[in-house]
Amino acid sequence: MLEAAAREKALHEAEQACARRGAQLTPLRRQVLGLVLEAESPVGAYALLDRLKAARPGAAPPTVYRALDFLLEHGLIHKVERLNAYIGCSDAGHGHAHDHGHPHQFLICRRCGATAEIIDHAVAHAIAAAAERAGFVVSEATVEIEGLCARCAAA
Amino acid sequence: MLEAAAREKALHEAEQACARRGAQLTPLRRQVLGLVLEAESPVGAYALLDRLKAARPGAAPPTVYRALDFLLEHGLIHKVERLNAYIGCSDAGHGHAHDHGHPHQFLICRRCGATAEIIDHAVAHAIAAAAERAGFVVSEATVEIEGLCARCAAA
DNA sequence: AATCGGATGGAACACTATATCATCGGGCGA
DNA sequence: TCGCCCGATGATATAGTGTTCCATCCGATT
Ligand SMILES: [Zn+2]
Ligand SMILES: [Zn+2]
Ligand SMILES: [Zn+2]
Ligand SMILES: [Zn+2]
Repeated sequence: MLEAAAREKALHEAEQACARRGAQLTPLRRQVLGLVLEAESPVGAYALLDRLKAARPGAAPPTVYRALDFLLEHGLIHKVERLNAYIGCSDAGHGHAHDHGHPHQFLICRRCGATAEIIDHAVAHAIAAAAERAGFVVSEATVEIEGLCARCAAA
Repeated sequence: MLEAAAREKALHEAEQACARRGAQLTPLRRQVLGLVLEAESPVGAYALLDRLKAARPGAAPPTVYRALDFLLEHGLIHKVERLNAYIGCSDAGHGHAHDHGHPHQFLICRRCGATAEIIDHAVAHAIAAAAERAGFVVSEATVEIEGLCARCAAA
Protein backbone atom coordinates (compact mmCIF):
# COMPACT_ATOMS: atom_id res chain seq x y z
CA MET A 1 0.00 0.00 0.00
CA LEU A 2 2.69 2.50 0.94
CA GLU A 3 6.36 2.77 0.08
CA ALA A 4 8.90 2.53 2.84
CA ALA A 5 9.25 6.27 3.44
CA ALA A 6 5.52 6.96 3.50
CA ARG A 7 5.06 3.94 5.72
CA GLU A 8 7.53 5.22 8.28
CA LYS A 9 5.77 8.54 8.24
CA ALA A 10 2.39 6.89 8.78
CA LEU A 11 3.77 4.81 11.64
CA HIS A 12 5.20 7.90 13.26
CA GLU A 13 1.91 9.73 12.94
CA ALA A 14 0.14 6.72 14.39
CA GLU A 15 2.42 6.88 17.42
CA GLN A 16 1.62 10.52 17.92
CA ALA A 17 -2.10 9.97 17.49
CA CYS A 18 -2.03 7.17 20.06
CA ALA A 19 -0.02 9.28 22.48
CA ARG A 20 -2.61 12.06 22.20
CA ARG A 21 -5.33 9.52 22.92
CA GLY A 22 -3.54 7.94 25.84
CA ALA A 23 -3.22 4.63 24.00
CA GLN A 24 -0.04 2.62 23.73
CA LEU A 25 1.14 1.68 20.26
CA THR A 26 3.37 -1.10 21.56
CA PRO A 27 6.11 -2.65 19.42
CA LEU A 28 3.86 -5.58 18.56
CA ARG A 29 0.95 -3.37 17.53
CA ARG A 30 3.25 -1.09 15.59
CA GLN A 31 4.74 -4.07 13.81
CA VAL A 32 1.30 -5.37 12.80
CA LEU A 33 0.33 -1.93 11.57
CA GLY A 34 3.52 -1.87 9.52
CA LEU A 35 2.61 -5.22 7.94
CA VAL A 36 -0.86 -3.95 7.06
CA LEU A 37 0.57 -0.79 5.53
CA GLU A 38 3.14 -2.57 3.42
CA ALA A 39 0.62 -4.96 1.88
CA GLU A 40 -0.46 -4.20 -1.66
CA SER A 41 -4.11 -4.96 -1.02
CA PRO A 42 -6.26 -5.62 2.02
CA VAL A 43 -4.61 -8.42 3.91
CA GLY A 44 -6.16 -11.28 5.86
CA ALA A 45 -5.41 -11.97 9.51
CA TYR A 46 -3.68 -15.27 8.78
CA ALA A 47 -1.52 -13.75 6.06
CA LEU A 48 -0.45 -11.19 8.65
CA LEU A 49 0.17 -13.99 11.10
CA ASP A 50 2.47 -15.78 8.65
CA ARG A 51 4.49 -12.63 8.09
CA LEU A 52 4.53 -11.81 11.77
CA LYS A 53 5.96 -15.24 12.56
CA ALA A 54 9.15 -14.33 10.73
CA ALA A 55 9.92 -11.87 13.52
CA ARG A 56 7.98 -13.56 16.33
CA PRO A 57 7.97 -17.33 15.98
CA GLY A 58 5.57 -17.76 18.88
CA ALA A 59 2.84 -15.66 17.33
CA ALA A 60 -0.61 -17.26 17.26
CA PRO A 61 -4.05 -16.14 16.03
CA PRO A 62 -4.89 -14.18 19.18
CA THR A 63 -1.64 -12.29 18.81
CA VAL A 64 -2.66 -10.79 15.52
CA TYR A 65 -6.38 -10.46 16.30
CA ARG A 66 -5.63 -8.56 19.48
CA ALA A 67 -3.38 -6.18 17.61
CA LEU A 68 -6.00 -5.75 14.86
CA ASP A 69 -8.68 -5.03 17.46
CA PHE A 70 -6.54 -2.30 18.93
CA LEU A 71 -5.79 -0.77 15.54
CA LEU A 72 -9.46 -0.87 14.55
CA GLU A 73 -10.49 0.60 17.88
CA HIS A 74 -8.22 3.57 17.35
CA GLY A 75 -9.07 4.13 13.71
CA LEU A 76 -5.66 3.23 12.34
CA ILE A 77 -7.00 0.47 10.09
CA HIS A 78 -10.36 -0.66 8.71
CA LYS A 79 -11.81 -4.06 8.03
CA VAL A 80 -13.09 -4.84 4.55
CA GLU A 81 -16.03 -7.11 5.32
CA ARG A 82 -16.44 -8.52 1.85
CA LEU A 83 -12.85 -9.70 1.85
CA ASN A 84 -12.39 -10.58 5.52
CA ALA A 85 -9.28 -8.46 5.28
CA TYR A 86 -7.73 -5.35 6.78
CA ILE A 87 -6.37 -2.17 5.26
CA GLY A 88 -4.66 0.93 6.60
CA CYS A 89 -6.84 4.00 7.05
CA SER A 90 -5.98 6.58 4.42
CA ASP A 91 -6.99 9.32 6.81
CA ALA A 92 -5.51 8.08 10.08
CA GLY A 93 -4.74 10.77 12.59
CA HIS A 94 -6.28 13.57 10.55
CA GLY A 95 -8.58 14.92 13.18
CA HIS A 96 -11.67 12.81 13.86
CA ALA A 97 -11.27 12.22 17.55
CA HIS A 98 -13.92 9.58 18.13
CA ASP A 99 -13.25 6.00 18.99
CA HIS A 100 -13.84 3.84 15.95
CA GLY A 101 -12.68 5.33 12.70
CA HIS A 102 -14.83 7.66 10.64
CA PRO A 103 -17.36 7.50 7.81
CA HIS A 104 -15.74 6.02 4.73
CA GLN A 105 -16.38 3.86 1.71
CA PHE A 106 -14.36 1.33 -0.23
CA LEU A 107 -13.99 0.80 -3.96
CA ILE A 108 -12.95 -2.82 -4.45
CA CYS A 109 -11.75 -4.01 -7.85
CA ARG A 110 -12.91 -7.51 -8.73
CA ARG A 111 -10.17 -7.97 -11.23
CA CYS A 112 -6.96 -6.69 -9.65
CA GLY A 113 -8.02 -6.57 -6.01
CA ALA A 114 -7.03 -2.92 -5.58
CA THR A 115 -9.07 -1.38 -2.80
CA ALA A 116 -9.35 2.37 -2.35
CA GLU A 117 -10.80 4.20 0.61
CA ILE A 118 -12.86 7.24 -0.26
CA ILE A 119 -14.62 9.74 1.97
CA ASP A 120 -17.71 10.92 0.20
CA HIS A 121 -19.92 13.20 2.22
CA ALA A 122 -22.86 12.90 -0.16
CA VAL A 123 -22.95 9.14 0.46
CA ALA A 124 -22.63 9.67 4.19
CA HIS A 125 -25.44 12.21 4.18
CA ALA A 126 -27.74 10.06 2.07
CA ILE A 127 -27.21 7.20 4.51
CA ALA A 128 -27.83 9.42 7.51
CA ALA A 129 -31.02 10.72 5.91
CA ALA A 130 -32.31 7.25 5.02
CA ALA A 131 -31.66 6.01 8.54
CA GLU A 132 -33.24 9.08 10.09
CA ARG A 133 -36.37 8.49 8.05
CA ALA A 134 -36.62 5.02 9.60
CA GLY A 135 -36.02 6.31 13.13
CA PHE A 136 -32.73 4.46 13.13
CA VAL A 137 -29.75 5.81 15.09
CA VAL A 138 -26.59 5.16 13.10
CA SER A 139 -23.48 4.14 14.87
CA GLU A 140 -21.39 3.00 11.91
CA ALA A 141 -21.97 2.30 8.22
CA THR A 142 -20.19 -0.23 6.05
CA VAL A 143 -20.11 0.80 2.39
CA GLU A 144 -18.20 -1.50 0.08
CA ILE A 145 -18.54 -0.92 -3.65
CA GLU A 146 -17.41 -3.76 -5.86
CA GLY A 147 -16.65 -3.50 -9.56
CA LEU A 148 -13.80 -2.52 -11.84
CA CYS A 149 -11.23 0.13 -11.03
CA ALA A 150 -10.37 2.74 -13.66
CA ARG A 151 -7.31 0.81 -14.84
CA CYS A 152 -9.12 -2.51 -15.19
CA ALA A 153 -12.21 -0.94 -16.75
CA ALA A 154 -10.04 0.64 -19.44
CA ALA A 155 -8.37 -2.67 -20.30
CA MET B 1 -39.20 -12.72 9.59
CA LEU B 2 -42.59 -13.59 8.09
CA GLU B 3 -45.67 -15.24 9.49
CA ALA B 4 -46.81 -18.54 8.06
CA ALA B 5 -49.29 -17.09 5.59
CA ALA B 6 -46.98 -14.42 4.25
CA ARG B 7 -44.21 -17.02 4.07
CA GLU B 8 -46.31 -19.33 1.93
CA LYS B 9 -47.12 -16.43 -0.32
CA ALA B 10 -43.46 -15.51 -0.66
CA LEU B 11 -42.54 -19.12 -1.43
CA HIS B 12 -45.21 -19.27 -4.08
CA GLU B 13 -43.99 -16.04 -5.67
CA ALA B 14 -40.46 -17.38 -5.59
CA GLU B 15 -41.58 -20.43 -7.50
CA GLN B 16 -43.22 -18.28 -10.12
CA ALA B 17 -40.19 -16.00 -10.40
CA CYS B 18 -37.91 -19.00 -10.84
CA ALA B 19 -40.20 -20.52 -13.44
CA ARG B 20 -40.11 -17.26 -15.41
CA ARG B 21 -36.32 -17.29 -15.25
CA GLY B 22 -36.00 -20.92 -16.21
CA ALA B 23 -34.54 -21.83 -12.84
CA GLN B 24 -35.68 -24.75 -10.74
CA LEU B 25 -36.71 -24.03 -7.20
CA THR B 26 -36.30 -27.64 -6.11
CA PRO B 27 -37.82 -28.98 -2.89
CA LEU B 28 -34.48 -28.64 -1.12
CA ARG B 29 -33.97 -25.05 -2.24
CA ARG B 30 -37.54 -24.18 -1.41
CA GLN B 31 -37.13 -25.68 2.02
CA VAL B 32 -33.98 -23.67 2.72
CA LEU B 33 -35.71 -20.51 1.53
CA GLY B 34 -38.55 -21.32 3.89
CA LEU B 35 -36.11 -21.65 6.79
CA VAL B 36 -34.55 -18.29 5.95
CA LEU B 37 -37.95 -16.64 5.73
CA GLU B 38 -39.18 -18.01 9.04
CA ALA B 39 -36.13 -16.86 10.97
CA GLU B 40 -36.59 -13.76 13.11
CA SER B 41 -33.27 -12.24 12.12
CA PRO B 42 -30.59 -12.95 9.57
CA VAL B 43 -29.61 -16.55 10.02
CA GLY B 44 -26.23 -18.22 9.68
CA ALA B 45 -25.56 -21.12 7.35
CA TYR B 46 -24.90 -23.55 10.17
CA ALA B 47 -28.05 -22.56 12.02
CA LEU B 48 -29.92 -23.33 8.81
CA LEU B 49 -28.06 -26.59 8.57
CA ASP B 50 -29.14 -27.59 12.07
CA ARG B 51 -32.76 -26.88 11.28
CA LEU B 52 -32.53 -28.55 7.91
CA LYS B 53 -31.21 -31.71 9.54
CA ALA B 54 -34.55 -32.18 11.27
CA ALA B 55 -36.07 -32.94 7.87
CA ARG B 56 -32.97 -34.22 6.11
CA PRO B 57 -30.66 -36.03 8.49
CA GLY B 58 -27.96 -36.41 5.85
CA ALA B 59 -27.62 -32.68 5.23
CA ALA B 60 -24.07 -31.32 5.33
CA PRO B 61 -22.48 -27.89 4.86
CA PRO B 62 -22.40 -28.09 1.05
CA THR B 63 -26.10 -28.91 1.08
CA VAL B 64 -27.02 -25.60 2.59
CA TYR B 65 -24.30 -23.54 0.92
CA ARG B 66 -25.36 -24.77 -2.51
CA ALA B 67 -28.95 -23.87 -1.80
CA LEU B 68 -27.89 -20.45 -0.49
CA ASP B 69 -25.80 -19.86 -3.62
CA PHE B 70 -28.80 -20.58 -5.79
CA LEU B 71 -31.06 -18.31 -3.76
CA LEU B 72 -28.49 -15.49 -3.81
CA GLU B 73 -27.95 -15.94 -7.53
CA HIS B 74 -31.63 -15.49 -8.20
CA GLY B 75 -32.14 -12.59 -5.84
CA LEU B 76 -34.39 -14.43 -3.40
CA ILE B 77 -32.14 -13.79 -0.42
CA HIS B 78 -29.24 -11.50 0.50
CA LYS B 79 -26.14 -12.04 2.57
CA VAL B 80 -25.47 -9.68 5.47
CA GLU B 81 -21.69 -9.46 5.40
CA ARG B 82 -21.26 -8.01 8.85
CA LEU B 83 -23.16 -10.91 10.37
CA ASN B 84 -22.13 -13.73 8.04
CA ALA B 85 -25.81 -14.43 7.80
CA TYR B 86 -28.61 -14.58 5.28
CA ILE B 87 -31.97 -12.88 5.05
CA GLY B 88 -34.92 -13.05 2.68
CA CYS B 89 -35.18 -10.30 0.08
CA SER B 90 -38.01 -7.97 0.94
CA ASP B 91 -38.51 -7.21 -2.73
CA ALA B 92 -38.06 -10.65 -4.29
CA GLY B 93 -39.77 -11.12 -7.60
CA HIS B 94 -40.95 -7.52 -7.85
CA GLY B 95 -39.53 -6.77 -11.25
CA HIS B 96 -35.75 -6.36 -11.35
CA ALA B 97 -34.87 -9.05 -13.83
CA HIS B 98 -31.11 -9.11 -13.48
CA ASP B 99 -29.13 -11.93 -12.06
CA HIS B 100 -27.96 -10.99 -8.60
CA GLY B 101 -30.42 -9.06 -6.54
CA HIS B 102 -30.79 -5.30 -6.70
CA PRO B 103 -29.42 -2.21 -4.97
CA HIS B 104 -30.39 -2.28 -1.33
CA GLN B 105 -29.22 -1.33 2.14
CA PHE B 106 -29.54 -2.89 5.57
CA LEU B 107 -30.31 -1.32 8.91
CA ILE B 108 -28.88 -3.63 11.56
CA CYS B 109 -29.78 -3.11 15.22
CA ARG B 110 -26.91 -3.75 17.59
CA ARG B 111 -29.20 -4.33 20.49
CA CYS B 112 -32.02 -6.58 19.27
CA GLY B 113 -30.48 -7.87 16.04
CA ALA B 114 -33.43 -6.80 13.91
CA THR B 115 -32.29 -6.23 10.37
CA ALA B 116 -34.39 -4.31 7.86
CA GLU B 117 -33.81 -4.07 4.14
CA ILE B 118 -34.43 -0.67 2.65
CA ILE B 119 -34.21 0.52 -0.93
CA ASP B 120 -33.09 4.11 -0.92
CA HIS B 121 -32.45 5.60 -4.32
CA ALA B 122 -30.65 8.63 -2.93
CA VAL B 123 -28.05 6.34 -1.36
CA ALA B 124 -27.75 4.35 -4.55
CA HIS B 125 -27.31 7.50 -6.62
CA ALA B 126 -24.74 8.99 -4.26
CA ILE B 127 -22.74 5.77 -4.48
CA ALA B 128 -22.98 5.69 -8.26
CA ALA B 129 -21.85 9.31 -8.46
CA ALA B 130 -18.91 8.77 -6.10
CA ALA B 131 -17.77 5.73 -8.06
CA GLU B 132 -18.19 7.52 -11.37
CA ARG B 133 -16.00 10.34 -10.13
CA ALA B 134 -13.24 7.79 -9.49
CA GLY B 135 -13.66 6.14 -12.89
CA PHE B 136 -14.91 3.05 -11.10
CA VAL B 137 -17.48 0.77 -12.75
CA VAL B 138 -19.88 -0.47 -10.07
CA SER B 139 -21.10 -4.00 -10.18
CA GLU B 140 -22.60 -4.30 -6.72
CA ALA B 141 -22.58 -2.25 -3.52
CA THR B 142 -22.81 -3.51 0.04
CA VAL B 143 -24.38 -0.98 2.41
CA GLU B 144 -24.85 -2.13 5.99
CA ILE B 145 -25.80 0.47 8.55
CA GLU B 146 -25.33 -0.49 12.16
CA GLY B 147 -26.90 1.23 15.13
CA LEU B 148 -30.14 1.21 17.08
CA CYS B 149 -33.53 0.54 15.57
CA ALA B 150 -36.44 2.84 16.40
CA ARG B 151 -37.73 0.53 19.14
CA CYS B 152 -34.37 0.12 20.86
CA ALA B 153 -33.46 3.79 20.50
CA ALA B 154 -36.70 4.76 22.25
CA ALA B 155 -35.99 2.44 25.17
C1' DA C 1 6.33 -6.06 49.66
C1' DA C 2 1.69 -6.71 48.02
C1' DT C 3 -1.39 -5.66 44.59
C1' DC C 4 -3.55 -4.34 40.43
C1' DG C 5 -4.23 -3.91 35.54
C1' DG C 6 -2.94 -3.90 30.72
C1' DA C 7 -0.26 -6.61 27.44
C1' DT C 8 1.41 -10.86 25.73
C1' DG C 9 2.15 -16.18 25.32
C1' DG C 10 -0.01 -20.32 24.02
C1' DA C 11 -3.27 -24.20 23.55
C1' DA C 12 -7.62 -25.40 22.24
C1' DC C 13 -11.78 -24.65 20.14
C1' DA C 14 -15.85 -22.61 17.44
C1' DC C 15 -17.60 -20.87 13.41
C1' DT C 16 -17.73 -20.10 8.27
C1' DA C 17 -16.93 -21.81 3.73
C1' DT C 18 -14.99 -24.69 -0.06
C1' DA C 19 -12.92 -28.75 -2.62
C1' DT C 20 -13.56 -33.16 -4.34
C1' DC C 21 -15.50 -37.33 -5.73
C1' DA C 22 -19.55 -40.29 -5.97
C1' DT C 23 -24.34 -40.98 -7.14
C1' DC C 24 -28.89 -40.24 -8.85
C1' DG C 25 -32.23 -39.14 -12.29
C1' DG C 26 -34.54 -36.76 -16.00
C1' DG C 27 -34.00 -35.42 -20.95
C1' DC C 28 -32.41 -36.59 -25.44
C1' DG C 29 -30.34 -38.34 -29.42
C1' DA C 30 -28.32 -42.86 -31.62
C1' DT D 1 -34.50 -49.04 -25.68
C1' DC D 2 -30.00 -47.96 -24.78
C1' DG D 3 -26.42 -44.94 -23.79
C1' DC D 4 -25.10 -40.38 -22.81
C1' DC D 5 -25.17 -35.84 -20.82
C1' DC D 6 -25.94 -32.68 -17.32
C1' DG D 7 -27.72 -30.44 -13.32
C1' DA D 8 -28.84 -31.64 -8.52
C1' DT D 9 -27.77 -34.01 -4.43
C1' DG D 10 -25.02 -37.11 -1.02
C1' DA D 11 -20.99 -37.50 1.60
C1' DT D 12 -16.23 -36.78 3.36
C1' DA D 13 -12.57 -34.07 4.08
C1' DT D 14 -10.26 -29.83 4.38
C1' DA D 15 -9.44 -24.81 4.24
C1' DG D 16 -10.16 -20.24 6.14
C1' DT D 17 -11.67 -17.01 9.84
C1' DG D 18 -12.23 -15.74 14.59
C1' DT D 19 -12.80 -16.59 19.82
C1' DT D 20 -12.25 -18.53 24.63
C1' DC D 21 -9.53 -19.44 28.35
C1' DC D 22 -5.83 -19.63 31.38
C1' DA D 23 -1.09 -18.49 32.37
C1' DT D 24 2.60 -15.19 32.61
C1' DC D 25 4.99 -10.93 32.59
C1' DC D 26 5.82 -6.28 33.86
C1' DG D 27 5.32 -1.59 35.25
C1' DA D 28 2.56 1.44 38.26
C1' DT D 29 0.35 2.20 42.61
C1' DT D 30 -0.19 1.85 47.57
ZN1 LIG E 1 -10.23 5.66 7.10
ZN1 LIG F 1 -8.50 -3.23 -11.03
ZN1 LIG G 1 -33.71 -7.31 -1.70
ZN1 LIG H 1 -33.40 -2.98 18.06
